[in-house]
Amino acid sequence: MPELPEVETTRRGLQPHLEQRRIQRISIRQPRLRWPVPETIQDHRGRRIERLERRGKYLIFRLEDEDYWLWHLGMSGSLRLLPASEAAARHEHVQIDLDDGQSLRYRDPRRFGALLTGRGDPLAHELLHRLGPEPLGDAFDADYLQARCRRRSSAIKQVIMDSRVVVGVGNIYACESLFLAGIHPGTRASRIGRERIERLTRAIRQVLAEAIEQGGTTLRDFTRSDGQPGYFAQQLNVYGRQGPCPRCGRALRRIVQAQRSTYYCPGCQH
DNA sequence: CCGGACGCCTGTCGGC
DNA sequence: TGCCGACAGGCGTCCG
Repeated sequence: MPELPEVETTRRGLQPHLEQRRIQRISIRQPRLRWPVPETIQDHRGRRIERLERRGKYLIFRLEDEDYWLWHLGMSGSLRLLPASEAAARHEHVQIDLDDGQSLRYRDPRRFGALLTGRGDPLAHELLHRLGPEPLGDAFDADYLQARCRRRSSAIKQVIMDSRVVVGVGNIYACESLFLAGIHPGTRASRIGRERIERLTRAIRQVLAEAIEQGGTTLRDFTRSDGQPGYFAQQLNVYGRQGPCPRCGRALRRIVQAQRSTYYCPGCQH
């Protein structure tokens, strides 16, 4: 489900409700997520949540006293705030009760998500330390992307979805960015010239920024932390669509790349 | 190093 | 109605 805009939307929704709250109770109903939830997470009962941050698609909970949590939503995960007294819904694997009567609920039908603990610098965690730059940060520009594309023979779509190159671009936003940039998703990365790389860099930033403004994309069950859907789905040009291209009217196409669906317009993307 | 395939899970949908 | 395959917003791991 969640790509960078959905994770950032979640972070922004939760932040004012979580920061400075104290963890009163940690209930792990299903510890078997992508990796088992560490049992030692119970040691964090009573601790204060100091900061809620994001790196790529990971949420970072910085706790009082140098411990942290990494929370990844996988394909179908979502985090919501509900009164602690409310009964757990189906697939609600984790519940964190706070000191104000509210509780954080993690629901994840497919269980591809993860909740991990660590101590010290979260950016040094093995899952984070090789990640590429944030697409909305200064380090992600045309010079950088061009350098990373130079020796890559694979399709440009795979390259922009590679978290070592740039974080947060999943299947939806890769398709949408390539449409905006007018680049065919199967183009070998090394064969894309400077001007097109510049267009692609701008397109990725634009698509992600607009999606965040719209509260992310809700296709099926993604909800923001307050239960509302995200509205970017209305602005998708190609992802999940069939029929005429909204720009040129030619029939949109669906192909498979790396076992994932790719949507594009054969008229607008070369 | 790169690239591609696999598997982890559950739910939904379309076709027969 | 039931069954079966395809597909779904991710990504670490394995193998060549």
